[in-house]
Amino acid sequence: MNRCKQGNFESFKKSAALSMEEICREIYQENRDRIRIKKETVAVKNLVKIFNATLALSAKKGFQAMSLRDLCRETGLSMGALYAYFPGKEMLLEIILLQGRRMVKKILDEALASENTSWEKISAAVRTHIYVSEVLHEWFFFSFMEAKNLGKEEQKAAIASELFTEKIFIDLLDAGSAEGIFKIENPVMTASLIKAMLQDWYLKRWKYRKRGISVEEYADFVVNAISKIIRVAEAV
Amino acid sequence: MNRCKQGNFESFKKSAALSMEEICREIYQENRDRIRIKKETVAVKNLVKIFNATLALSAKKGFQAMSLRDLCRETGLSMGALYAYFPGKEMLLEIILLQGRRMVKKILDEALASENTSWEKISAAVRTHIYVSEVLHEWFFFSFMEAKNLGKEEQKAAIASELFTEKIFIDLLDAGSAEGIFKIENPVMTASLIKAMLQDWYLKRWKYRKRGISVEEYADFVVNAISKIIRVAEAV
DNA sequence: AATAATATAGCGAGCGCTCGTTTTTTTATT
DNA sequence: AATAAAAAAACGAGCGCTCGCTATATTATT
Repeated sequence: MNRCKQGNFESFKKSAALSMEEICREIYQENRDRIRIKKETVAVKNLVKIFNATLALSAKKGFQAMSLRDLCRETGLSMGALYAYFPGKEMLLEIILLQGRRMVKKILDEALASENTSWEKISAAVRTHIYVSEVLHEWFFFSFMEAKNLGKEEQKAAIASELFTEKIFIDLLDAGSAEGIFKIENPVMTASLIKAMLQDWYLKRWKYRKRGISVEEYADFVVNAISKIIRVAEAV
Repeated sequence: MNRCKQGNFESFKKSAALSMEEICREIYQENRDRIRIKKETVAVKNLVKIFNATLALSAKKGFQAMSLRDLCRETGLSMGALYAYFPGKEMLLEIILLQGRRMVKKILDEALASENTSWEKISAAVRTHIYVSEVLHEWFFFSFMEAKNLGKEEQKAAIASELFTEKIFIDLLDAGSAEGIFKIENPVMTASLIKAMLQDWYLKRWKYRKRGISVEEYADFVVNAISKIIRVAEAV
């Protein structure tokens, strides 16, 4: 196991550019025409408030059940002010989902690029996915729960995103299998199983929290379980 | 693997008393004082309609977003008629969740009672859970998705139910470990992992459907994966 | 057997309220 | 004074829910 090389959670958190402010600045610059606020400092400050409040409220009661008046209360902004930042409730949802998907994809791609063997890549992908879902746990939970309430196009994008991540694992399992490093009966099913384990970390967060299991312990356990299932011949 | 002994999906479906009518009759008899319909045949017939429609509509848009007018349209009943069967939207939710939890518990208990060794019991619990979640997939999906929107008491009941199922696996893993049949590092984490795999069947149903994976194939795969993780010494 | 009387089930307009959204007015900044 | 930003007020639609009423089925009376 090359745990040290791939880094722990703390070093991951610092290296990944995941601050809400940076994300919001990006969103603001891409939607300057639509957003009615001219000054970037003001706009970004309030966008951060809006997105954080949306994620927090949605985690409690769901996006649909969250009213824009709830959002006013939580952000300290008025109805009119909110509508200067986004054109409607549904669009707010879409903006949040799109931006999250982009970030996750970018981080996963980067993590894989710096690894060599198939097993190192699988291990890195698992760790990175669990770590990023820890940092952005509100978004991950939100994204999963709201998926079924989206419009047709948005739903397609969500499914594509799910399958994209899975495809990464399928390809790596196939590659390692061809190299004779793994012994796998069914790469597609194995990849599904891996995804299920990754998801449990943000779907059952309350459980792991209560038991005092850290994100690193969980990642270790999952990587170890996968190594048993695919009978990886470890070269350390 | 004792697949034959534990029976396939079809035989499970017939043996388990899972028809919506039976469930509704039970609910009716328990709530005779509250339900304003006197004749059992009429009441049960409409309760079936109401529960099926609720599960179907909730699967599409979520229980919160489902309006009682949607439910009127789907059941063919009027608003007034609906309120003769349940005292309010929230109570409808609670009745459905409670009844489902009871049924799952009963079926799991029965399935375990007829097995002997720890490994047979684990295998039976896994298969039974996957099979019952296939028959009642709408309920399982519903139950998972609505869990966070419940009142305090109902949320406690949902958590207790989740932990109850997990405890079954923890105990079986501990027992098999003590007998020297399994080699497990962490029974609690292993049980969590098993639960995650069980859940994937009803949370990602669309995926497995599209790939033509049957419920029996999935159960086989999961049982096999578990056997690898806990290094079970199979005695067949 | 026919009719009257009653019990049961179902209907749907309308209540008070909150929703997402728009328009108007006020406040802050330059 | 001019303009940007936010607050305040208002709108129509749709919500869960209630209630006066009708339609149907059952029982009692002749």
